[in-house]
Amino acid sequence: MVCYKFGKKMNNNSIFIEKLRSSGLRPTKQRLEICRLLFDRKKTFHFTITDLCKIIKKEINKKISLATIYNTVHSFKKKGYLKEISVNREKSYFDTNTSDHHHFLDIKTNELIDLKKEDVDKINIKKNLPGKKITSIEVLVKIENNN
Amino acid sequence: MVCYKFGKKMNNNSIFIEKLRSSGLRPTKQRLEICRLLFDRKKTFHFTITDLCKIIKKEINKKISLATIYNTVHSFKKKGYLKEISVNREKSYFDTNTSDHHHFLDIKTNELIDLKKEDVDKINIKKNLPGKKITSIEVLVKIENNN
DNA sequence: TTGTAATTTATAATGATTCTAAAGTAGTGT
DNA sequence: ACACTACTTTAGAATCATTATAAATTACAA
Repeated sequence: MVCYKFGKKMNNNSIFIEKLRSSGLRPTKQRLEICRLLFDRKKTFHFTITDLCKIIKKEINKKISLATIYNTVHSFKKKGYLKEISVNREKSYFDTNTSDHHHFLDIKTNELIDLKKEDVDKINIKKNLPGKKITSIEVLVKIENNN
Repeated sequence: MVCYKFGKKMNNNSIFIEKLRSSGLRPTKQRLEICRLLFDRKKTFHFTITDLCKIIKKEINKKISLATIYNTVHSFKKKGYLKEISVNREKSYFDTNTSDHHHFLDIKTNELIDLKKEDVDKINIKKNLPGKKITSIEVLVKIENNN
Protein backbone atom coordinates (compact mmCIF):
# COMPACT_ATOMS: atom_id res chain seq x y z
CA MET A 1 0.00 0.00 0.00
CA VAL A 2 1.73 3.14 -1.28
CA CYS A 3 1.83 6.16 0.95
CA TYR A 4 4.16 8.35 -1.07
CA LYS A 5 2.97 10.61 -3.84
CA PHE A 6 5.19 12.55 -6.26
CA GLY A 7 8.12 11.35 -4.14
CA LYS A 8 6.75 13.29 -1.19
CA LYS A 9 5.37 11.65 1.89
CA MET A 10 1.66 12.20 2.37
CA ASN A 11 0.86 13.51 5.80
CA ASN A 12 -2.81 12.92 5.46
CA ASN A 13 -4.94 9.85 5.31
CA SER A 14 -6.53 10.44 1.95
CA ILE A 15 -4.68 7.68 0.18
CA PHE A 16 -5.41 5.14 2.87
CA ILE A 17 -9.06 6.12 2.80
CA GLU A 18 -9.19 5.66 -0.97
CA LYS A 19 -7.36 2.35 -0.83
CA LEU A 20 -9.54 0.94 1.90
CA ARG A 21 -12.75 2.05 0.20
CA SER A 22 -11.63 0.66 -3.13
CA SER A 23 -11.15 -2.75 -1.57
CA GLY A 24 -14.48 -2.72 0.23
CA LEU A 25 -13.16 -1.93 3.69
CA ARG A 26 -14.65 1.02 5.55
CA PRO A 27 -11.98 3.50 6.55
CA THR A 28 -12.56 3.42 10.28
CA LYS A 29 -10.42 5.28 12.81
CA GLN A 30 -8.83 2.03 13.90
CA ARG A 31 -7.94 0.88 10.39
CA LEU A 32 -6.50 4.28 9.52
CA GLU A 33 -4.35 4.36 12.63
CA ILE A 34 -3.04 0.90 11.81
CA CYS A 35 -2.42 1.93 8.18
CA ARG A 36 -0.43 4.88 9.41
CA LEU A 37 1.70 2.69 11.67
CA LEU A 38 2.26 0.01 9.05
CA PHE A 39 2.50 1.83 5.75
CA ASP A 40 3.74 5.33 6.55
CA ARG A 41 7.32 4.14 6.38
CA LYS A 42 10.19 4.43 3.95
CA LYS A 43 11.32 0.86 4.53
CA THR A 44 9.32 -2.34 4.44
CA PHE A 45 8.30 -3.48 7.87
CA HIS A 46 8.24 -6.99 9.33
CA PHE A 47 6.14 -7.57 12.42
CA THR A 48 4.30 -10.17 14.44
CA ILE A 49 0.83 -9.40 15.77
CA THR A 50 2.33 -9.22 19.25
CA ASP A 51 4.81 -6.60 18.00
CA LEU A 52 2.00 -4.61 16.46
CA CYS A 53 -0.02 -4.69 19.68
CA LYS A 54 2.91 -3.20 21.57
CA ILE A 55 3.47 -0.49 18.97
CA ILE A 56 -0.20 0.42 19.02
CA LYS A 57 -0.22 0.61 22.79
CA LYS A 58 2.79 2.91 22.73
CA GLU A 59 1.93 5.14 19.77
CA ILE A 60 -1.83 5.51 19.88
CA ASN A 61 -3.74 7.31 22.59
CA LYS A 62 -7.03 5.50 22.27
CA LYS A 63 -6.97 1.77 22.83
CA ILE A 64 -7.64 -0.55 19.90
CA SER A 65 -9.02 -3.88 21.03
CA LEU A 66 -7.08 -7.06 20.42
CA ALA A 67 -9.86 -8.54 18.28
CA THR A 68 -9.75 -5.49 16.03
CA ILE A 69 -6.00 -5.75 15.60
CA TYR A 70 -6.37 -9.39 14.55
CA ASN A 71 -9.31 -8.60 12.27
CA THR A 72 -7.50 -5.72 10.64
CA VAL A 73 -4.28 -7.59 9.98
CA HIS A 74 -6.19 -10.52 8.56
CA SER A 75 -8.32 -8.38 6.29
CA PHE A 76 -5.26 -6.45 5.12
CA LYS A 77 -3.63 -9.76 4.34
CA LYS A 78 -6.71 -11.00 2.50
CA LYS A 79 -6.81 -7.80 0.44
CA GLY A 80 -3.14 -8.23 -0.44
CA TYR A 81 -1.72 -5.34 1.57
CA LEU A 82 0.31 -7.68 3.76
CA LYS A 83 2.19 -10.89 3.10
CA GLU A 84 2.75 -13.56 5.73
CA ILE A 85 6.13 -15.22 6.29
CA SER A 86 6.31 -18.08 8.71
CA VAL A 87 9.86 -18.70 9.83
CA ASN A 88 9.41 -21.18 12.65
CA ARG A 89 6.96 -22.51 15.19
CA GLU A 90 7.30 -19.42 17.38
CA LYS A 91 7.39 -16.65 14.82
CA SER A 92 5.17 -15.78 11.95
CA TYR A 93 5.76 -12.36 10.47
CA PHE A 94 3.67 -10.05 8.35
CA ASP A 95 5.53 -8.08 5.72
CA THR A 96 4.42 -4.76 4.27
CA ASN A 97 6.44 -5.59 1.17
CA THR A 98 3.94 -7.59 -0.87
CA SER A 99 6.08 -7.84 -3.97
CA ASP A 100 7.56 -11.14 -5.07
CA HIS A 101 10.75 -11.42 -3.01
CA HIS A 102 12.75 -13.58 -0.62
CA HIS A 103 14.19 -13.31 2.88
CA PHE A 104 17.24 -13.65 5.03
CA LEU A 105 16.57 -14.88 8.56
CA ASP A 106 19.08 -14.37 11.34
CA ILE A 107 18.68 -17.62 13.25
CA LYS A 108 19.99 -16.13 16.47
CA THR A 109 17.86 -12.99 16.63
CA ASN A 110 14.96 -14.10 14.39
CA GLU A 111 15.42 -10.87 12.45
CA LEU A 112 13.97 -11.02 8.94
CA ILE A 113 15.60 -9.06 6.11
CA ASP A 114 14.20 -8.62 2.62
CA LEU A 115 16.10 -10.12 -0.29
CA LYS A 116 15.12 -8.75 -3.69
CA LYS A 117 14.10 -11.18 -6.36
CA GLU A 118 16.86 -9.74 -8.55
CA ASP A 119 19.44 -10.66 -5.91
CA VAL A 120 18.77 -14.36 -6.40
CA ASP A 121 19.58 -16.10 -9.68
CA LYS A 122 16.51 -17.52 -11.35
CA ILE A 123 15.33 -20.61 -9.53
CA ASN A 124 14.81 -23.59 -11.74
CA ILE A 125 12.78 -26.49 -10.37
CA LYS A 126 13.68 -29.58 -12.36
CA LYS A 127 11.00 -31.79 -10.86
CA ASN A 128 7.47 -31.55 -12.12
CA LEU A 129 4.45 -32.77 -10.18
CA PRO A 130 1.76 -34.02 -12.56
CA GLY A 131 -1.53 -32.15 -12.23
CA LYS A 132 0.03 -29.37 -10.18
CA LYS A 133 1.20 -25.91 -11.10
CA ILE A 134 3.63 -23.70 -9.23
CA THR A 135 2.10 -20.59 -7.70
CA SER A 136 5.17 -19.19 -5.98
CA ILE A 137 8.73 -19.95 -5.03
CA GLU A 138 9.96 -18.64 -1.71
CA VAL A 139 13.55 -18.75 -0.57
CA LEU A 140 14.54 -18.41 3.07
CA VAL A 141 18.25 -17.87 3.57
CA LYS A 142 19.25 -18.57 7.13
CA ILE A 143 22.22 -16.58 8.37
CA GLU A 144 24.23 -16.05 11.51
CA ASN A 145 27.14 -13.99 12.74
CA ASN A 146 30.35 -14.60 10.93
CA ASN A 147 32.83 -15.52 13.67
CA MET B 1 17.70 -42.07 11.77
CA VAL B 2 18.30 -45.16 9.69
CA CYS B 3 16.21 -48.23 10.40
CA TYR B 4 17.21 -50.42 7.47
CA LYS B 5 20.19 -52.72 7.53
CA PHE B 6 21.57 -54.72 4.58
CA GLY B 7 18.53 -53.48 2.66
CA LYS B 8 16.29 -55.38 5.03
CA LYS B 9 13.95 -53.74 7.47
CA MET B 10 14.90 -54.28 11.09
CA ASN B 11 12.04 -55.62 13.09
CA ASN B 12 13.71 -55.05 16.40
CA ASN B 13 14.63 -51.98 18.32
CA SER B 14 18.35 -52.53 18.58
CA ILE B 15 19.28 -49.75 16.19
CA PHE B 16 17.02 -47.24 17.87
CA ILE B 17 18.43 -48.21 21.25
CA GLU B 18 21.98 -47.72 19.98
CA LYS B 19 21.16 -44.41 18.36
CA LEU B 20 19.39 -43.03 21.39
CA ARG B 21 22.16 -44.12 23.76
CA SER B 22 24.83 -42.70 21.50
CA SER B 23 23.18 -39.32 21.64
CA GLY B 24 22.71 -39.35 25.38
CA LEU B 25 19.02 -40.20 25.41
CA ARG B 26 17.86 -43.16 27.46
CA PRO B 27 15.98 -45.67 25.34
CA THR B 28 12.71 -45.62 27.21
CA LYS B 29 9.61 -47.54 26.13
CA GLN B 30 7.99 -44.29 25.06
CA ARG B 31 10.92 -43.09 22.97
CA LEU B 32 11.24 -46.48 21.30
CA GLU B 33 7.57 -46.59 20.42
CA ILE B 34 7.83 -43.11 18.92
CA CYS B 35 10.99 -44.10 17.02
CA ARG B 36 9.16 -47.05 15.60
CA LEU B 37 6.26 -44.91 14.44
CA LEU B 38 8.46 -42.19 12.98
CA PHE B 39 11.47 -43.97 11.55
CA ASP B 40 10.30 -47.49 10.67
CA ARG B 41 9.15 -46.28 7.27
CA LYS B 42 10.36 -46.52 3.71
CA LYS B 43 9.39 -42.95 2.87
CA THR B 44 10.16 -39.76 4.73
CA PHE B 45 7.33 -38.66 6.92
CA HIS B 46 5.95 -35.18 7.52
CA PHE B 47 3.84 -34.64 10.61
CA THR B 48 2.59 -32.08 13.06
CA ILE B 49 2.60 -32.88 16.76
CA THR B 50 -1.18 -33.10 16.64
CA ASP B 51 -0.87 -35.70 13.86
CA LEU B 52 1.60 -37.67 15.90
CA CYS B 53 -0.65 -37.64 18.96
CA LYS B 54 -3.48 -39.14 16.91
CA ILE B 55 -1.22 -41.81 15.43
CA ILE B 56 0.07 -42.73 18.88
CA LYS B 57 -3.44 -42.97 20.27
CA LYS B 58 -4.44 -45.27 17.43
CA GLU B 59 -1.36 -47.45 17.14
CA ILE B 60 -0.10 -47.84 20.68
CA ASN B 61 -1.89 -49.67 23.44
CA LYS B 62 -0.42 -47.88 26.38
CA LYS B 63 -1.00 -44.14 26.56
CA ILE B 64 1.95 -41.77 26.13
CA SER B 65 1.35 -38.48 27.84
CA LEU B 66 1.17 -35.29 25.83
CA ALA B 67 4.14 -33.79 27.65
CA THR B 68 6.25 -36.80 26.71
CA ILE B 69 5.29 -36.52 23.07
CA TYR B 70 6.35 -32.87 23.06
CA ASN B 71 9.54 -33.62 24.95
CA THR B 72 10.44 -36.49 22.67
CA VAL B 73 9.86 -34.62 19.44
CA HIS B 74 11.85 -31.67 20.72
CA SER B 75 14.75 -33.78 21.89
CA PHE B 76 14.77 -35.69 18.60
CA LYS B 77 14.87 -32.35 16.80
CA LYS B 78 17.69 -31.11 19.02
CA LYS B 79 19.68 -34.29 18.34
CA GLY B 80 19.16 -33.84 14.62
CA TYR B 81 16.80 -36.75 14.01
CA LEU B 82 14.01 -34.43 12.92
CA LYS B 83 13.90 -31.21 10.95
CA GLU B 84 11.23 -28.57 11.40
CA ILE B 85 9.48 -26.90 8.46
CA SER B 86 7.13 -24.06 9.20
CA VAL B 87 4.80 -23.45 6.30
CA ASN B 88 2.31 -21.02 7.77
CA ARG B 89 0.83 -19.70 10.98
CA GLU B 90 -1.32 -22.81 11.43
CA LYS B 91 1.04 -25.56 10.39
CA SER B 92 4.54 -26.42 11.41
CA TYR B 93 5.73 -29.80 10.29
CA PHE B 94 8.48 -32.10 11.46
CA ASP B 95 10.29 -34.04 8.78
CA THR B 96 12.07 -37.36 9.25
CA ASN B 97 14.22 -36.48 6.26
CA THR B 98 17.00 -34.47 7.85
CA SER B 99 19.10 -34.17 4.72
CA ASP B 100 19.57 -30.86 2.97
CA HIS B 101 16.50 -30.58 0.75
CA HIS B 102 13.52 -28.43 -0.23
CA HIS B 103 9.74 -28.74 -0.30
CA PHE B 104 6.63 -28.38 -2.35
CA LEU B 105 3.57 -27.21 -0.43
CA ASP B 106 0.08 -27.75 -1.77
CA ILE B 107 -1.58 -24.52 -0.67
CA LYS B 108 -5.05 -26.01 -0.73
CA THR B 109 -4.39 -29.18 1.27
CA ASN B 110 -1.26 -28.06 3.18
CA GLU B 111 0.40 -31.28 2.02
CA LEU B 112 4.18 -31.10 2.08
CA ILE B 113 6.25 -33.01 -0.48
CA ASP B 114 10.01 -33.43 -0.44
CA LEU B 115 12.02 -31.89 -3.25
CA LYS B 116 15.53 -33.22 -3.59
CA LYS B 117 18.38 -30.77 -3.58
CA GLU B 118 19.44 -32.16 -6.97
CA ASP B 119 16.04 -31.25 -8.40
CA VAL B 120 16.70 -27.56 -7.92
CA ASP B 121 19.45 -25.76 -9.84
CA LYS B 122 22.09 -24.35 -7.56
CA ILE B 123 20.78 -21.29 -5.76
CA ASN B 124 23.03 -18.31 -6.06
CA ILE B 125 22.47 -15.43 -3.63
CA LYS B 126 23.99 -12.32 -5.15
CA LYS B 127 23.54 -10.14 -2.09
CA ASN B 128 26.00 -10.39 0.74
CA LEU B 129 25.29 -9.20 4.27
CA PRO B 130 28.47 -7.96 5.93
CA GLY B 131 29.38 -9.85 9.10
CA LYS B 132 26.90 -12.65 8.35
CA LYS B 133 27.38 -16.08 6.88
CA ILE B 134 24.77 -18.29 5.28
CA THR B 135 23.93 -21.44 7.24
CA SER B 136 21.22 -22.85 4.98
CA ILE B 137 19.03 -22.05 2.01
CA GLU B 138 15.50 -23.40 2.05
CA VAL B 139 13.14 -23.27 -0.89
CA LEU B 140 9.40 -23.63 -0.50
CA VAL B 141 7.60 -24.16 -3.79
CA LYS B 142 3.89 -23.49 -3.42
CA ILE B 143 1.70 -25.48 -5.76
CA GLU B 144 -1.97 -26.02 -6.50
CA ASN B 145 -4.14 -28.09 -8.78
CA ASN B 146 -3.64 -27.42 -12.42
CA ASN B 147 -7.10 -26.52 -13.71
C1' DT C 1 20.05 -54.49 45.14
C1' DT C 2 20.38 -49.73 45.84
C1' DG C 3 20.94 -44.84 44.91
C1' DT C 4 20.49 -41.25 41.85
C1' DA C 5 19.60 -38.75 37.97
C1' DA C 6 16.76 -38.94 33.97
C1' DT C 7 12.17 -39.54 32.44
C1' DT C 8 7.28 -39.77 32.44
C1' DT C 9 3.01 -38.30 34.00
C1' DA C 10 -1.31 -35.67 35.10
C1' DT C 11 -2.54 -31.44 35.71
C1' DA C 12 -2.12 -26.51 35.92
C1' DA C 13 -0.56 -22.43 33.72
C1' DT C 14 0.36 -19.73 29.84
C1' DG C 15 -0.11 -17.51 25.49
C1' DA C 16 -1.93 -16.83 21.10
C1' DT C 17 -5.93 -16.73 18.51
C1' DT C 18 -10.89 -17.02 17.61
C1' DC C 19 -15.69 -16.57 18.99
C1' DT C 20 -19.72 -14.14 20.72
C1' DA C 21 -23.05 -10.93 21.34
C1' DA C 22 -23.82 -6.31 22.44
C1' DA C 23 -22.69 -1.46 21.48
C1' DG C 24 -21.03 1.82 18.25
C1' DT C 25 -20.21 3.77 13.54
C1' DA C 26 -20.12 4.71 8.43
C1' DG C 27 -22.53 5.32 4.47
C1' DT C 28 -26.99 5.36 2.01
C1' DG C 29 -31.33 7.22 1.04
C1' DT C 30 -34.76 10.64 2.49
C1' DA D 1 -29.98 16.76 9.40
C1' DC D 2 -32.24 12.07 10.34
C1' DA D 3 -33.00 7.41 10.23
C1' DC D 4 -31.90 2.90 8.73
C1' DT D 5 -28.94 -0.90 7.94
C1' DA D 6 -24.95 -3.32 7.42
C1' DC D 7 -20.40 -3.20 8.88
C1' DT D 8 -17.16 -2.72 12.60
C1' DT D 9 -15.44 -2.57 17.17
C1' DT D 10 -15.34 -4.14 21.70
C1' DA D 11 -14.70 -6.81 26.14
C1' DG D 12 -14.68 -10.88 27.66
C1' DA D 13 -15.23 -15.85 27.16
C1' DA D 14 -13.81 -19.93 24.81
C1' DT D 15 -10.52 -22.65 22.50
C1' DC D 16 -6.28 -24.54 21.12
C1' DA D 17 -1.42 -25.51 21.27
C1' DT D 18 2.38 -25.53 24.06
C1' DT D 19 5.11 -25.22 28.34
C1' DA D 20 5.76 -25.58 33.38
C1' DT D 21 5.35 -28.09 37.69
C1' DA D 22 6.03 -31.37 40.94
C1' DA D 23 5.33 -36.01 42.17
C1' DA D 24 5.83 -40.86 40.72
C1' DT D 25 8.43 -43.97 37.98
C1' DT D 26 12.33 -45.90 35.55
C1' DA D 27 17.09 -46.74 33.69
C1' DC D 28 21.37 -47.82 34.79
C1' DA D 29 25.79 -47.65 37.18
C1' DA D 30 27.95 -48.85 41.44
